[in-house]
Amino acid sequence: MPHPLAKPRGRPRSELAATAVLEAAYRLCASGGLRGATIQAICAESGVSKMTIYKWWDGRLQLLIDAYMRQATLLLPLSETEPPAKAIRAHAQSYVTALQGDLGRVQMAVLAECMAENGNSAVFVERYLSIRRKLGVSVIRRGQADGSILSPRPAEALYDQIYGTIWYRFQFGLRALNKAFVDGLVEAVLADGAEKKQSKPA
Amino acid sequence: MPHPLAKPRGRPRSELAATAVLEAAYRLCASGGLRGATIQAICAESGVSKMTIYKWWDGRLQLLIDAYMRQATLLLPLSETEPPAKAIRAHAQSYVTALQGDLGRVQMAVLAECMAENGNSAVFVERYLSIRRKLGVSVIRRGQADGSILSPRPAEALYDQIYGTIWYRFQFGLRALNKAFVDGLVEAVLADGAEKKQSKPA
Amino acid sequence: MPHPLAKPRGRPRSELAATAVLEAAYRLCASGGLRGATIQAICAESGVSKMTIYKWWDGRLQLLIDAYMRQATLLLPLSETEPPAKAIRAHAQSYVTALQGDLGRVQMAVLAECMAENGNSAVFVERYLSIRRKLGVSVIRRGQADGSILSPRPAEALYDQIYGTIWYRFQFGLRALNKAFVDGLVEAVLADGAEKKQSKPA
Amino acid sequence: MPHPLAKPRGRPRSELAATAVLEAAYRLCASGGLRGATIQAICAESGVSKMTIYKWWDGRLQLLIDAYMRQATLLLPLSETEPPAKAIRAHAQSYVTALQGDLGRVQMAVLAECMAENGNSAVFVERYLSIRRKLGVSVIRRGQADGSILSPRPAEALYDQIYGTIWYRFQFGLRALNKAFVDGLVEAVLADGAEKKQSKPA
DNA sequence: AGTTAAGCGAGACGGTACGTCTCGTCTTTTA
DNA sequence: TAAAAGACGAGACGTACCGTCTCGCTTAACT
Repeated sequence: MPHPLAKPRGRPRSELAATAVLEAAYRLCASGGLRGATIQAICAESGVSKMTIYKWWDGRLQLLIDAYMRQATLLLPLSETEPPAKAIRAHAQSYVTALQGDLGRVQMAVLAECMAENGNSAVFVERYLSIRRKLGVSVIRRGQADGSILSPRPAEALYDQIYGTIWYRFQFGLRALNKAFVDGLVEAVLADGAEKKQSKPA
Repeated sequence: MPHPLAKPRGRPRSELAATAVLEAAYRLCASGGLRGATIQAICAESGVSKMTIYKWWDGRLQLLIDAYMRQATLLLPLSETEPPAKAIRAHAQSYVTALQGDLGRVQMAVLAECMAENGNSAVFVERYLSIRRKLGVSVIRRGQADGSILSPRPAEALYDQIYGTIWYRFQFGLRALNKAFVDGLVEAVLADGAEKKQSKPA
Repeated sequence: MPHPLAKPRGRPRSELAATAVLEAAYRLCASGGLRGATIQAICAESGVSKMTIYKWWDGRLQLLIDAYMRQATLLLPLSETEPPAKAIRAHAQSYVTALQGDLGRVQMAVLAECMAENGNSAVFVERYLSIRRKLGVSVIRRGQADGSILSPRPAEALYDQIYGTIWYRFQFGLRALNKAFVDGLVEAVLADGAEKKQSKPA
Repeated sequence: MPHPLAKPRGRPRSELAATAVLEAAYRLCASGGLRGATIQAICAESGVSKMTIYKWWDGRLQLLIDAYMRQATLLLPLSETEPPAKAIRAHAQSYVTALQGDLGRVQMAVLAECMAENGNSAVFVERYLSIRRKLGVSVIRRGQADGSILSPRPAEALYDQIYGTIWYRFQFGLRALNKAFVDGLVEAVLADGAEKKQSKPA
């Protein structure tokens, strides 16, 4: 066994190849959905061989999650300096906008693969969603602390209520997923129970 | 085109076979997920030939949706006589309970197939969800009319907020999907925006 | 059991159907070869149902043989009154002519099915060829008796030598299967071993 | 297009697999006839996957022809050094012997498939028979040149008369296909017209 | 500078499921 | 009561993708 800090022998891995694969995977998911993003199509599109892909990733699922993450973190920043409620609203709006485009098709493909493979989307949560959710929840909690978010319910519940509803409408293709709906949703959820000022300390 | 009421010629279709197929599909989804519910496995399990399956259903997706529907409508009645808020709460609770069991695994498989095949779950909505949602929405609307549901927001939004949140937690395997959470969720959503003067003790 | 002479009850069997089936089978073999002459294609072409076909014939092979016989006996009479050598020559010529057309394609299909099914063409021999061969052999034998056929070899051998060679050239698509070749073949075979002192003028 | 002499890239083809397939096909034809030699049975028998078979051969027909050739060239050498008439006689005898065994069953299957697929046996001729026939014809021609074969008829006609007759008797299961018949046949055909020394210049 | 170990492309391979096809049987209604 | 209509179980077809496995070439770090 080589020393963990020792420089690896032999030819180093090609970051170029990895990037090409992720981009190819994203592109194919966006255009042809999960059915178009077969491993061999990704090989052809990226010019990277199957062996190389299987050396870097366990399987298609892991690869697709990485391909999704690469874009999502870039496209959907969640401000930690803005006023909490405003930050959440802005993020929810830009998430919805992104869902209507490539990102939506890719996320659909990623989750489909995940559910097909594992029976749930836990792996996606582990590698991506939990991080984003923790961030969102902390923003909400900060809003509750400074009084700008009135709902006394657990921050996780509020987060899930906003993003769960959005995802539900997107996944099931329910038409009315527009700016107005998102604004109303965020306001209603964050302000919910506002008038019950003195009740429920938990 | 034959007269719609004319008796069809030839040997009639075997309802027995159809039932066997749907049951086998449901069983296989429940035990092995989507990966286990291949057409050939369903053939073997049901004793029905592939040709027969392809004559009755367009493909695996349609078959799985039917298999899911057959159980869901049976297991999850939505009362139209009870007080609206109570009916919704009871239904949400029994839906969550069912999700923890076979029905959850099957729904996951069905939706995964749907998303993989079509890029969204629209077909599932068409053949199943829209009917259930319409029912739920009408119950909520009735509650708003008789004053037992205080939130003034559109009934569709409230419905999606409840079932979207539940599905979100289930799909992503977020642990806290229990009776208390569901009760809190339903209460918060249906009462949201209300003055709630006398503060419910539950 | 009904009395054998009693008028049969119910709908009588349709000889028309049988004829339609045989003609359809022949036509399909002639145009699409064995691959085109599936049982269901014959049903569609003839307007007769599958059950009826299976009631009259054991399987596709028997049906095809009958379809072939129906035409062959009609098209290829072997004269028993003409001088033997001349009759054989005429028959061989018209056989070769027929082979170039539909009859050839049908015979090819029939024999292919026979060989595929049974590992040899024995059934075809039983139901058709043996009768024709017996006839041809008797004509040759008559020629040997009256001195017009000079070869002293067994008549069966001579028959097989003529028709075997023709069939061989046809089956294997060897080009030179023309009138001159057939004449030369018949003459050579029938006269073989003879002293042929005065050299035939024909 | 790669340079014809360039070393092929990637994993080289497994000759072992090809051999296993050909042997399995031959074995299955010999034991179960054409009906037993399905592609899937050959896969199972040889341990080679279907995809591999379809990469090497266009279809069952090509595969069966190759399987036949592999044995036939091995089992049935045609001497080019022996006296021509003797070589032909010996070859015809060993061909007949082989026909009674596995080779006969395999050839029947091969030709059945060929006739069923193409409407004639031309492909078999192209890939196998033409080579053998050319060889045989040249031997006969050599015999005519050195005077040991007396018949003045075209060598092709003589070849077809011998092998056509043999094949005819075999294909149609005519019993008397024995050593004596073959000897008589070869002698009669090769010597035919011998006494007509000065006649027929063509 | 030469050796050596890993990365990498190409592509063959066994396996599994797909969706289609035909066969021969079975079960109805129609004539 | 025979025939038509057509559903059905069985099983082969040829295709597609998966994940593994050679190959031979390339690339850099280590002698």
